[in-house]
Amino acid sequence: MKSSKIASDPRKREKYLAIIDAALEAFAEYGYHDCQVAKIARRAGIADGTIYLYFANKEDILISVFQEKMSRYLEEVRAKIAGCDDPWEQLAALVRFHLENSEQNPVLANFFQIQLRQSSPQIRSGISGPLRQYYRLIEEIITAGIARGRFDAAIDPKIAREMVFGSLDEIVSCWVIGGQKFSLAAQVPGFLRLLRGGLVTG
Amino acid sequence: MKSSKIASDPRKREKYLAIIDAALEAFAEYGYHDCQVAKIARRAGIADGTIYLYFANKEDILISVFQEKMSRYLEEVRAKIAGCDDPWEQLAALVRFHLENSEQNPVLANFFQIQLRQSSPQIRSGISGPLRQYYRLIEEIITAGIARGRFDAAIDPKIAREMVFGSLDEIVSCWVIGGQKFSLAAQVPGFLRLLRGGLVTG
Amino acid sequence: MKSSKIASDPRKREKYLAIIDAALEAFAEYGYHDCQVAKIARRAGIADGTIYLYFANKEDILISVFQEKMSRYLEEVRAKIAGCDDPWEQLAALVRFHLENSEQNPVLANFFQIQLRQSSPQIRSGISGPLRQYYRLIEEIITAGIARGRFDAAIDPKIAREMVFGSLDEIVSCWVIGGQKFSLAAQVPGFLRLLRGGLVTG
Amino acid sequence: MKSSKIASDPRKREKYLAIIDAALEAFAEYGYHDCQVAKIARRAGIADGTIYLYFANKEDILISVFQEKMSRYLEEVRAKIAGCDDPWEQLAALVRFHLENSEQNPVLANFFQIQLRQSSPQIRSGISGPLRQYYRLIEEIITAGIARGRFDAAIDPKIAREMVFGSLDEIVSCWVIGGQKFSLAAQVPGFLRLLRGGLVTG
DNA sequence: GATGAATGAGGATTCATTCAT
DNA sequence: TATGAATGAATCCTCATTCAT
Repeated sequence: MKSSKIASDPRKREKYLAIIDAALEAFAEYGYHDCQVAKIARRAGIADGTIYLYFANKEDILISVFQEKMSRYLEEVRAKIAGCDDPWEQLAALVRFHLENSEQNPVLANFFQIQLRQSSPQIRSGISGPLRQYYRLIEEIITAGIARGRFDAAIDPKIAREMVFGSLDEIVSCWVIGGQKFSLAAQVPGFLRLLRGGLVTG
Repeated sequence: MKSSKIASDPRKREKYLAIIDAALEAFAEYGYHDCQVAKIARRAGIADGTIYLYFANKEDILISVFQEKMSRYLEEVRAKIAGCDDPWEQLAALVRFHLENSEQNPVLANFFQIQLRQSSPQIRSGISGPLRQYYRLIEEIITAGIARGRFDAAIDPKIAREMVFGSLDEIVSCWVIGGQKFSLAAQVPGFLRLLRGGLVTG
Repeated sequence: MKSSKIASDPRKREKYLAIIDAALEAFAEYGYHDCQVAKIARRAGIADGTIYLYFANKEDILISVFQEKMSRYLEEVRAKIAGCDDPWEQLAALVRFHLENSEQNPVLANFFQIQLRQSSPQIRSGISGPLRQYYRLIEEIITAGIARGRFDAAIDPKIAREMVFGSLDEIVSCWVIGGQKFSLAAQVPGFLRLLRGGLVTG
Repeated sequence: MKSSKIASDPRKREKYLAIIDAALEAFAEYGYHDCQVAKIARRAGIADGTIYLYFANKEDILISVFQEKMSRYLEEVRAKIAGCDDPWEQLAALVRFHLENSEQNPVLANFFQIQLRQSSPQIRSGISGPLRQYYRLIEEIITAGIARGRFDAAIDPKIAREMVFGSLDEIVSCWVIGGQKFSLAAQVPGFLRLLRGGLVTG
């Protein structure tokens, strides 16, 4: 892996991250397929060829942006969760952070919701790793909640995770595609209530 | 709109649908960006140029496949729902049909989950119409449920719809990406239970 | 083989040959590596992309030029040889034709002597077939000459062929590289004398 | 000429030669056009940029390898020839050395036969000098042979030289391209016999 | 002198789309 | 209507070369 080697070299790390950030913005602005490598280079203030000292190819840039941002995101979510002991509180913190973070980083949200879904087999496999960690984190909270009797024992943790993540993803997607016209953070209580108690009365 | 005109001309309708079906399969097999128009033409048994008598361009094919399949899907969902009176039963029928239909049409599911998300602004706007109808259908059921006192009055119908659709979408996505290794229909009871009663005990 | 299929289709044959001839001239003028495919297309009066309806890639053009010209050349040599019965006369006819033909087609000679030697494994293997036929033709004449007692029985036909071909090749090379400043045809008697009787007196 | 200056500076000579040898091997292994300057540098154990302290550009490396190896080769041939007085013996010694040397240095033979023929006008003119010395040496032997009455007075020395060199070149080429599957030295007697007495009996 | 990170010009190839037949 | 040969714009990536350190 070219990028991972470079990512860990402290001297190159800075320029590597500059390219990552330039790419994030450029992908968000033009869309992956309409974003030439030259545009990323210009935005990063470097020559086209320099990109290829840090990334194997254009796909590698996309994947690296995701991995870099996702791993940072995972760290932050874990930090948020560490503050609570109760599984429900943890899940609520995760939901809150997911939506608030998207709202505060619309470019990143656009990237996650839109640009990333340019499924080529390569891209999908590069994405699956870090994403699975997020999946696992959610499932662990749910499993712990069941074990502690906080969550319904009849729940299938995988389906519950799909519901949590899928709902958050859809909420953010609608917000991004719709032009970010409402507050994401304001959706938190409504969604948590649904998640907690379900649809049906009584 | 070239395609809509043709779509309604009964004489051309047949070849139009043949291209739609060929495109659906070809997109599912190769992915939108790796599927040349020539491949669709070959699969439909016509010449490359003929495609352009029925569609404005490649994007128009993608959008038309979606619109065609989605409108048929909407008809079928509405028929399923019409059989029930109770909002919850209607929602359950919708969920059941969503997952069963995906399982029985993996090619279509692949198309909806993967190929469709090749977001260009054009594509997204072409998709939004029919998708919004599905959204509205779900929201109407929820609103009716609240009105009839079956669903919690404090629920925001839009968030609830995002949860329903987002969860279904994620469940199918995981199934498609994971290689369709488990039964989608079998997820129905687990998901309905969560939807109905929420996560938290008591 | 894309090119061979096209080469045998009578309708496409004409344009195929037009590209071959344009490429021959363009390679001779600029050299293989400094001759962009666009230059060949312009010289052939067609669009760049059209080239790729007739040839798999740039190398395929080079190889096809060689095969096309070499097979025509072989036909002509064989016709010349067919006029003589005596092996020595046949060899003399071959030598004469080799040099006269080069002199009358300097562009082709340049191609054979210079451009063709851009050895990549692909190119060399594409060349080896037709060239071997020429080799074989020369060896057959020599073998026949030995059998008929016209040539020294102690001669190794392969070495003799290498001498005949190598000498001709070198003579033409010097003529091409030196700027075609003398008459190739005029070299025929001198070379034939050497070939016939060797260097040493008595 | 940067390289010639350096080549004569005794302090730099060592690294200069190291690059020459690295380049010879690298060209032989990958071919001129598929051999990046970086590969030569790595093989020589130096940085890419250092190459350009010793050579003007990539072509200059190729030409310098040729000049360096050819001048050494010429010295050795001259030494071999110096041992004989008779022109025919001298020619025989030259032939023997040409083939034996190629056999013992297959990498060098590959370079001479294959890589060197990447004709750009620059390269060809850089090659012509040392090669002409070899040509002249052969022609001098032939002229001397004629003067002494050992060779046929009717012989054109230039054509004879072309025959000698062209034949040797072709023999080595076939050996290199064919995978060096037979002994080059074993070809010496057969070739000398042909050179001496010609093809035709009586 | 030596380094090697950075440069950026250069080009083969693809493929959506057109249009003469 | 249908064809499919022809088009040519568009772009990722390589790699010889430079130059600040």
